[in-house]
Amino acid sequence: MRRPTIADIARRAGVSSAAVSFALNGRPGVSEHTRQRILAAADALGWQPNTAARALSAKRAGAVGLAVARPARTLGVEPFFMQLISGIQAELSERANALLFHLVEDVDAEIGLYRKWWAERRVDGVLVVDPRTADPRPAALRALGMPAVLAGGPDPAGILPGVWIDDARAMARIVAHLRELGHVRVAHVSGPSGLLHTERRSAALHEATRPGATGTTGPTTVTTDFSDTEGARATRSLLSAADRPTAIVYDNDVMAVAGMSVARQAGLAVPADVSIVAWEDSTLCRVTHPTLTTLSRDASRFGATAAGRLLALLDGEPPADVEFDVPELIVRESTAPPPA
Amino acid sequence: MRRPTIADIARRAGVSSAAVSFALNGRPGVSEHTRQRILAAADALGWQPNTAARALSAKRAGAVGLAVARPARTLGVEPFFMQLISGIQAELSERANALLFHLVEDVDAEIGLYRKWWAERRVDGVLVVDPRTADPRPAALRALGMPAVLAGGPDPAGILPGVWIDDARAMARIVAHLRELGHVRVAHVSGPSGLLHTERRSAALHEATRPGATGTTGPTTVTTDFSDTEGARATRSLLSAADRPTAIVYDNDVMAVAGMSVARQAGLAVPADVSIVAWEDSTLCRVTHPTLTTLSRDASRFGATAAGRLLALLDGEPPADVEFDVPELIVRESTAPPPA
DNA sequence: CTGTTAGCGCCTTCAA
DNA sequence: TTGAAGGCGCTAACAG
Repeated sequence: MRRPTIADIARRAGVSSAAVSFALNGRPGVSEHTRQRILAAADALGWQPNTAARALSAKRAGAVGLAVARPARTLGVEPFFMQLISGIQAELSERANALLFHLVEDVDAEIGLYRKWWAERRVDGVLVVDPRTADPRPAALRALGMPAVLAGGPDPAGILPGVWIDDARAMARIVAHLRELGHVRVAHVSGPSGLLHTERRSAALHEATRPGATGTTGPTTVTTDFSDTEGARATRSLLSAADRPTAIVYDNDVMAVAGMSVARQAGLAVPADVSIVAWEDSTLCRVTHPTLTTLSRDASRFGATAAGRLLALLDGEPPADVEFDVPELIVRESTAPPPA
Repeated sequence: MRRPTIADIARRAGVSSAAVSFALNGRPGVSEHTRQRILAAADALGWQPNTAARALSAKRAGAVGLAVARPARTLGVEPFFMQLISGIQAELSERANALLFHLVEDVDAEIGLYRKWWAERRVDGVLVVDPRTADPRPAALRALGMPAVLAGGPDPAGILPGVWIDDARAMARIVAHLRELGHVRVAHVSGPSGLLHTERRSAALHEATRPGATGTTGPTTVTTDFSDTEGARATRSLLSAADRPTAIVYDNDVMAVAGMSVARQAGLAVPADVSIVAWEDSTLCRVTHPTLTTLSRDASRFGATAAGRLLALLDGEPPADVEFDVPELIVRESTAPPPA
């Protein structure tokens, strides 16, 4: 049997197809009585809208895109993205929108994909993640006229509306915890220097620990590519310095674990000799010994909010930024007072 | 400026829109000369097909779906899925297809989503992962008449075509390695009993190590939910038994890491007292001490093949199963001869 | 308040 | 080989 169409419903209910369309979309133009009759007919036939037809007519794909330019390896090892996606989907599903997800090589490929998606009208807009310094994406999206929301920070270019977590205050919270314990020399093993959130964290650490002001010495930031290998290398160089830090803050969990191994190999105990903090709570942080003190963000809610902002934008609402509360610091076993 | 349409190209090239359609789709009906002229015009205008219009007309969405019923937490911690997706996308992109990705609560929700996707004609078919015992999905998909490929095993119901890796022979390979080292008592910390690939592994281990036949004693399999917590619990119970195993095979990396911690806490050295093998190579397996001996699969190629089979199915090719080669065993530091 | 009508952009018959 | 015409299923203008 053929899939029922609006024309079928119209025939069954004895009205025009336009009336059916109105009734189905809950808009004025039909009396309550006929609306009920139409809905009953649609229900009896098991009608479902054909997205292609709706998209063609309404000039709206009913889908949004998410392209991610990170190596699959890095992505898979972090729970952040999956939870982000989970949150995005919860929000999208509620409004009958689908998510097109795509892994890309780099930002250029990402822009190329946006161009393609937009030209084909595959999506109505996109969620942009991992904002960078000198990020070409906002300008490219504006040039395309493609609706977008930046998830992960305010747009420095002021083009795209953003949704973000306050990294600066999160870092301040970590520093406060370490200072309470008595730490003076705090180091930071960060992600690539091109990523905005990483830059913000470094800047915040430098601000919070500037010499004199707070009783801590100026910190050292070592940048990495987020991998365990570079996390280990960075830790090795930090710990072998003359004035080695008594606490190290890592920009993700994998590097924190790798760093902890390096410390142990170097004959240092965690947290007795060196304290460790990971930025991102995950299973990984709880299976290690000692368990890791981490910063915990609600990635799911973050994703839902970003998706919600994008849908609002598509509905014609004015662009607006949303800043989240400062994430929680989960204190576990990897932080303790520094050695005397 | 308006997005160019076929009518625009036709006007520019001075031909009919039908001629343009023929030229663009590389089918007979236009002379080579006009075809070139048309292609040049399309190029000059930067024309791209509108997917909604094409989908409506061709009755084909140009998209396939992937719904995953695993907790986000479990997903995110394993690199397998991201690489799988990466492979799927590479194959789909090549043929101008998009991927709709969706996380669902359970198999029932998954079937509900298939029903919805199919009713809306959102996708042309789906990739089904994590086949289970008494899996309701193949029958549900057949009832819907929805094209699908099962990624992760042959369909026991014989309904869906499948793409899979030979778990039985992979397990045999692990057992061979352990036997060479001299292990006699091998235990298995598996995933949930409902998952087919987990069942296959357990069965293979039991087969390979049945008493007498191979010089090993009958193995013990403990099922878990894949989490680190249950992996730890299972390890604790295995190691505290009177006849404790000298080697343990884990169904993923997280549990192997958790198990290693438990062994250490129990005063056992890895691999001196107990050897450990993880099923899945990931960063996690290389940052631990000792590094983990793992089974390595090519998830990306696996995904690409599955996607390729689905597209072939959509093109009307007959369903066909594809079995992969046995995955490689990467021997690292966590396996050694058992204690004397 | 209702129903008719004409597209949305593409593909594909049919005649010419 | 080409052009005209119609339909895919839905929505949004119109008139009635």
